[in-house]
Amino acid sequence: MKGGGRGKEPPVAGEVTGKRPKRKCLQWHPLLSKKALDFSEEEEEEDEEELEKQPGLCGQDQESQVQCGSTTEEVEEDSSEQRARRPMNAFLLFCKRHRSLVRQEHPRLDNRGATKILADWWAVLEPKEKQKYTDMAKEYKDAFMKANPGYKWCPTTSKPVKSPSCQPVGNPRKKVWSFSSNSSKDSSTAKKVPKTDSMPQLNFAMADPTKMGGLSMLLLAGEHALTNREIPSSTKPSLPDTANKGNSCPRDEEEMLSGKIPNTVPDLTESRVKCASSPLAESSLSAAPEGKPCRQSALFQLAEMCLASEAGKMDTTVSQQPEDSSSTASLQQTTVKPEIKEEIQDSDDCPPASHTSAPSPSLSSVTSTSTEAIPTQLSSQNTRVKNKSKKKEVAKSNDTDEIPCSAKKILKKCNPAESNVDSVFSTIEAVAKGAWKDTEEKPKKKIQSSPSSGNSGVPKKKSKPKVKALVQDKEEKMEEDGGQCGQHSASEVEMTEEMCDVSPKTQAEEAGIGSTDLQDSMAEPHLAPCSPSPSKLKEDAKVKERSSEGTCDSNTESHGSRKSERSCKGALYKTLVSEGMLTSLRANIDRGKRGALRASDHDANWSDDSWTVSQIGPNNPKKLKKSKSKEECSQGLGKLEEEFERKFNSLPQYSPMTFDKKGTAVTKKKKPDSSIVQEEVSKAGKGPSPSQKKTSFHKIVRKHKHKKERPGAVDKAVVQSDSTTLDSHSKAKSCAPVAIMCPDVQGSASMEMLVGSQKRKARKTKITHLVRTADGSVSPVEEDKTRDLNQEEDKKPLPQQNLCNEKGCYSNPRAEEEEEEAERSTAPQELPAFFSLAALAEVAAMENVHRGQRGLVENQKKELAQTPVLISCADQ
DNA sequence: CTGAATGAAAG
DNA sequence: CTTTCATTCAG
Repeated sequence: MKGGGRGKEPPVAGEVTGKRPKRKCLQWHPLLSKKALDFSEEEEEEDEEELEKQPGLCGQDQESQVQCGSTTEEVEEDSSEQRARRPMNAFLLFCKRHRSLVRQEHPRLDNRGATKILADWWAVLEPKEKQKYTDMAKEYKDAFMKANPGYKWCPTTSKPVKSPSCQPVGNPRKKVWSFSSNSSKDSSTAKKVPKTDSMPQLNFAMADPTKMGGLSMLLLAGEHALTNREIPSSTKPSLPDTANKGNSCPRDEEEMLSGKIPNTVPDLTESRVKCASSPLAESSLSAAPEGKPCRQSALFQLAEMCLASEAGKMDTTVSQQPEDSSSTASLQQTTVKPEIKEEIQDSDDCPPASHTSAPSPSLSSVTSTSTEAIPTQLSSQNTRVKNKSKKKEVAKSNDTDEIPCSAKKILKKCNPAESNVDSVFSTIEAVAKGAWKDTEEKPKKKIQSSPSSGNSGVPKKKSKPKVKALVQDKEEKMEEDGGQCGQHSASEVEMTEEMCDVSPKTQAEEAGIGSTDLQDSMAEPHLAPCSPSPSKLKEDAKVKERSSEGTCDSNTESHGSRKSERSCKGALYKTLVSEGMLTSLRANIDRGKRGALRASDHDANWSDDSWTVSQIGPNNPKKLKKSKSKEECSQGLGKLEEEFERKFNSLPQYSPMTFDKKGTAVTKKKKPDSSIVQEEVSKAGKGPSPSQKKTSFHKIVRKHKHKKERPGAVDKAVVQSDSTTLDSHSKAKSCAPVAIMCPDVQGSASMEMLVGSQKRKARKTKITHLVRTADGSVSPVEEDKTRDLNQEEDKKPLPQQNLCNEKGCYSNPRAEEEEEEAERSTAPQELPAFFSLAALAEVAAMENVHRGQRGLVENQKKELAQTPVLISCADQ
């Protein structure tokens, strides 16, 4: 609940849009910050809008749901411009990616402080590393611009214009990243256009891959899926209708228009049936001729395979979820969402890719399932049944999309689910061999196993968000289903897992009891292509029990070869993860929470993560909350977030250590003059060994004090402290301050930071104020501010240094040195406080210097420095 | 709603 | 040049 505190509120309030007058667009941010739960529905709607943006078709859905129908297109485009948030620049991306780390290190630090640190890091960051972020920012921006052709960063003051008509729609627009404009279109079109003919569009999406690397293609597919995913939830109602008809396409539109909810009940059953068949069916479909047309490239095939495997995975996951959910409902939920979304998206994607109109319906079905899933958590029995339904729905969605989208779906699925590196490798090998088909099934198993421990969470998420809106419907549906499927539901409870996961046929046969009419027909065909279906069910069940660690072992009766397929999937998955998928996981880990489960996965990619996780653990409860929110967000946000995350994740995340090192190095380079100290500092900072650090610390501290570089250093130092210092101290680390203190060591890095920050600060307001005060006489206000800042972050000192260096004023340092000695004698820990004061003084001095008043500044600094000392003593 | 950072864009 | 806004979220 709390997770998203602020985020939720706005949306929850009722009218999401209404709440946020400011930004209509933001989907991403809000979602992340907020919890998806409440938003889920809204978000979904938004997504739809976004998706729709290009094609006018979707308007229907929107209209039905939202009111704005007519404007949809316009709104989207126009709104997109206005509403769409401007793409993040490289620095923001960096901040987003590393802020969690900073926060972990400095729980107390508020965002501003964290931002400062991040700025320091950014400054220190090597150009080459920065380049990655800049490139991504550029890419993101390009994609964004494509999506929103006349987007203007600054609305000129006029501000928002459009979105008024449809608040919800406008706001929701996530834009997500729309990494590839095409993809966004496709998804939107798919949603919008139930028509079967959308094929060409699908091709577009595929085409984009050229831009992106092979992996990128996969990512794109996943993105599409994600984007689509949200839509489904909104369209849920539509699905049922389509299911009845058998052909989703034509009906979908009608359904969409007519009403989502009303038909839900019947739909559910159908969806279930479909779901049962879906996993296999998808795979089969993908393999089938239909899927091929779109994708020609080998990558594509891989992606398809992955999707297929994922589909299986998904099912299994779902089945597992219920069980897991009982134990760890919260976590699982979060995790679940992503998967579900993915599924949905997949369905959406399909249409575009292959021209299936069904996607939207499938999505709706998925949504319903998710809803059901939620209840499951409540009661184990119910949960199972629900899960089953979910699976079915999912499958169904897949079925509908089946051929066209299978690949995409798989990709997405893989991303979230995949956690097993091993499986990935195996998959890769299998792929190389050409056995991927068989592998598909296995991968699923693997996935399941992994999910159970770590991934399981994903499914839940979905359920939550959807649940909100859907729950009611769901209940209704459930009842109805009971009528039709009730029989099998009971049996299914046990079977569910197997059914869903496995093959459509099995599901149809067993589960189908009640409602398989159309579905059966659908499922069977699918199954046929996929030999494994029945066996899969069993395998899945086994897998679950076994768990899995691994590699799926053989599971099973059925088939070694299958494993290979799955492994293939895994490989794709892995690649995806490596690029961006990990991000979500990584983010979670960063946040701290569950890292343990997923850590394994991450570890593979991110060796550094380990430290992060460890840190997280120690961190305060806040971490948990954050992590939760993030998880939810990531999962809940779904499309946009996931896509973004993927890309975002692909960006390298640097451990604090790295920055420290860099910072030291940089400082050295930059500040040859003051150099000596810096050198020492650098040593200390870099110094891997804790003991060295301590010693270095003292030295550094002194130096820093003198120079007042501290602020920048602090950040870095903090990081180091976490990694290294913490080791020795951490246990005892009764005082957070210690960590803070440590950072001082690396003050050198601060130089850059200072420079950048200084400029801005000066310009804006603070500096000005400070200057004034300093000039005339120390103005209390300034001092206070500076103090606070320093205490928190200790950054300001750095700027001073810079100035000093540049200007060549060492006078300050001297005074500081004296003070330092005194402090040193007292205790190293005290330093932080001291620094802060010193920093303040320095800052003031800097400003003064700027203005040309040194003498006064020095005096002030001295005074300030003294004060800090006192403080430090008091602390001790 | 503000702010702390950086950067892109627009005035 | 300056202002706006993107992310994040405590205050």
